[in-house]
Amino acid sequence: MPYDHSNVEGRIYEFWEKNGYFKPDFSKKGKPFSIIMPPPNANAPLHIGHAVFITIEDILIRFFRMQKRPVLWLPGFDHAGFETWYVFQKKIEKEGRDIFQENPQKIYDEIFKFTQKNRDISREQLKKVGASADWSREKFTLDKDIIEIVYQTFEKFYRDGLIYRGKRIINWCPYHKTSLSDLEVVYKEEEGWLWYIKYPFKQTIKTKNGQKIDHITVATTRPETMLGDRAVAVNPKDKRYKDFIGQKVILPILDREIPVIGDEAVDINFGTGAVKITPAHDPLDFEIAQRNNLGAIQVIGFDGKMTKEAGSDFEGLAVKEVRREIILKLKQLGLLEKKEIYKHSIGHCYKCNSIIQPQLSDQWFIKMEPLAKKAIEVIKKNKIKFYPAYQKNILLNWLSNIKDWNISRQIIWGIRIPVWYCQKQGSALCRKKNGIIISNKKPKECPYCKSKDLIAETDVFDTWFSSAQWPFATLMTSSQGGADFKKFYPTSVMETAYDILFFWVARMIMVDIYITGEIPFFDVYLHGLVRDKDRQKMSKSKGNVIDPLGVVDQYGADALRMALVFGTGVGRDIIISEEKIKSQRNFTNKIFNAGNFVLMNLGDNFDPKKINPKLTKEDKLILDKTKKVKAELKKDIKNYKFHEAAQKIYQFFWHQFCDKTIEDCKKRIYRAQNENEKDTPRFVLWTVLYESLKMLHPFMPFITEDIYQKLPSKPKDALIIEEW
RNA sequence: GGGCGAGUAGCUCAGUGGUAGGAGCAUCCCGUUCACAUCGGGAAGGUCAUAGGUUCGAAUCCUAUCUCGCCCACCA
Repeated sequence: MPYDHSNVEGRIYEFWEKNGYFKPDFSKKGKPFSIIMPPPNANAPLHIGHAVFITIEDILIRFFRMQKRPVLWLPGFDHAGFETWYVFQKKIEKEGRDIFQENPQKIYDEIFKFTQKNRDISREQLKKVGASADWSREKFTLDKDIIEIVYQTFEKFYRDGLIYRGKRIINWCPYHKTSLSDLEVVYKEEEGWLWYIKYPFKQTIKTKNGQKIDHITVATTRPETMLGDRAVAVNPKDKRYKDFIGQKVILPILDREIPVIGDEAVDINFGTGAVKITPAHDPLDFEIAQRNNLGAIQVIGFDGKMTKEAGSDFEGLAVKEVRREIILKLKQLGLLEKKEIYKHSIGHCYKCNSIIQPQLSDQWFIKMEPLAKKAIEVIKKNKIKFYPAYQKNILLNWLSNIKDWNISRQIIWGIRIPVWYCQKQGSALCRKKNGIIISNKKPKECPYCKSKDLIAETDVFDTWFSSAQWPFATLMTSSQGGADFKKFYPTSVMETAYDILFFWVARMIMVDIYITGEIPFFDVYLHGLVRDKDRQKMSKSKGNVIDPLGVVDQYGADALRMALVFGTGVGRDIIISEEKIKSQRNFTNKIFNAGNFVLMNLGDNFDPKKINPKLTKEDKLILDKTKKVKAELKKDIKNYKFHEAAQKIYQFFWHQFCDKTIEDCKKRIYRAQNENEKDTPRFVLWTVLYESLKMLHPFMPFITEDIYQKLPSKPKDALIIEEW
């Protein structure tokens, strides 16, 4: 009879949960083992990637639970700021509504409900995969106590001078109307034009060797930004332009007088070696402008259209149109020298693919360098270990070139930045503080100048700012309060996908060290992305998505889990296919049948302790092999070599125990002349099955527990709390 | 421009100094009263990308090259 997981998995999960086996046992004396679950985004059902982390983390959790250590796996869900905003905006658009026209509070409430619904669905899905997490400690990133911690962190950073508000060039998505962090911009190589534009000198210049020069040529890919030009810059070392520095040119079309300046940042070899400076719409230009006190003119608005500053001819036009117009005018004026085909990379919003507009904007930033410095230190000292090890260098490299992090977002969904602005700024102190008051609730009056004219900051935090605090925030606020933090922080391992190494892992290390004074975790295990058998990323549009819940329904969670770790090296991408899942489903069937057969031959009252076995050479061999495999598995799991462990136990159980030992014992039992002769083979079967169930349990928890429950003389109430 | 990873059986991948290189799937042959056909027994299949080098010994270490994939970067 084939194994039917649908009769087993739900029932077994309920049994575990009902008996409180997922809760950490504080009375255990071993070294605490803890994992903070990477909180799934509460904006969609689970995908196969979630099944991966559940499987890996659950293997660790179940293994260490059996190692007699107090174990905590703390689950949670993420409000996932911008990600959820994106999902919800699309949902609303389908309903024919415009998210920017709706009442903000109403939208917030709607999204909140939406996430809570998704959270409930996702939780049930995680359980279906077998996650033995302590749901009584579940947290949400918008829980009041979590928000309170995020506020405190913000305030501490601000007080310590690590958070500042300032006008900087940020990545602006004109579709979402918000800034994005550097990590949220995807650069794509595109072919465009490099335009060479002549900027006439105010007065013709005579060089030392008597040449008369009436213009300087600049090269640009974005001619429309010339409307916001404040200067033309050349490298002071560039001999060609030596005499031009300090001269004035007339900006074509607008006929504005702008200077030629010298700045070392200009690349002599690019284009003509002379660059137009548009401080409001280019990061490098902004830097140069700051060094040279040039000021900035915003000519492209936050809606992607030209502003009033661009002049009446262009105001209100979209960027593309203006470009055309500008080129046309320059041609008419005879100031377009030439154009060249040019390949360069252009930033796009990682969600909606809109071209990112560099914009000068007032935003909140964190100074990253001091934080990165400490992180680099602990990583270099191997206080945090990485699996696979090469991720360490990737992270160190990123940390040592870090830039300040823009943590404010102009969306409604998220944790509001707890700031009020005094409009009056009626005292020297208030002006010194820029009228910034850190407070969650609206203060009665300005603490600096007693003005009552206060307005609220409407920006919310980048979701990763709160996620960065997740390890200590959850432990400090879980249902056990500070006890969990004391017992389980730093956590044992942070297990997540490698594509959020910078987004999340790096920031946790930096922020958590600063706030708690300790590293947030000892190990970082980064798993790969799930791909189909042609190595393609899974996506809905490609139609190659494997729905983990569908797989669980069809083949069982045990088969899915085993298929995800089988043959997947540490940190490598995970290739999954129906055939692979099927082969593991066959393995569950094998386990089921072997288990049944052994149980049948043992009888209900068999007790290995009452047997005095007369072991044959083969018996000794298999018992010895069992011990050996067990020791190897232990080592493999501790080293995160799940694929090795999975393959070993698969080989051992199927091709040693089933193919050899069971066959051997079967003959001995069937041929036995009396009951006593059955004792030794029964003893061997009982022992190897019992040990195998333990070894298999972290990988395939349901079927192993089900068999264990039927095992005569089982030492414990449940396999999940067995001792390895 | 900088960096990382990979190239091993038809396919997907383990193995990363030591007998004669493994697994799963697929293939071929044989086998169903006797736990399991979601099975059992057996077979076939590899110059370990290429070229040099280190070594008593290299798939494994070093150097170079090629091919694929990925990440980072302010090329105006």
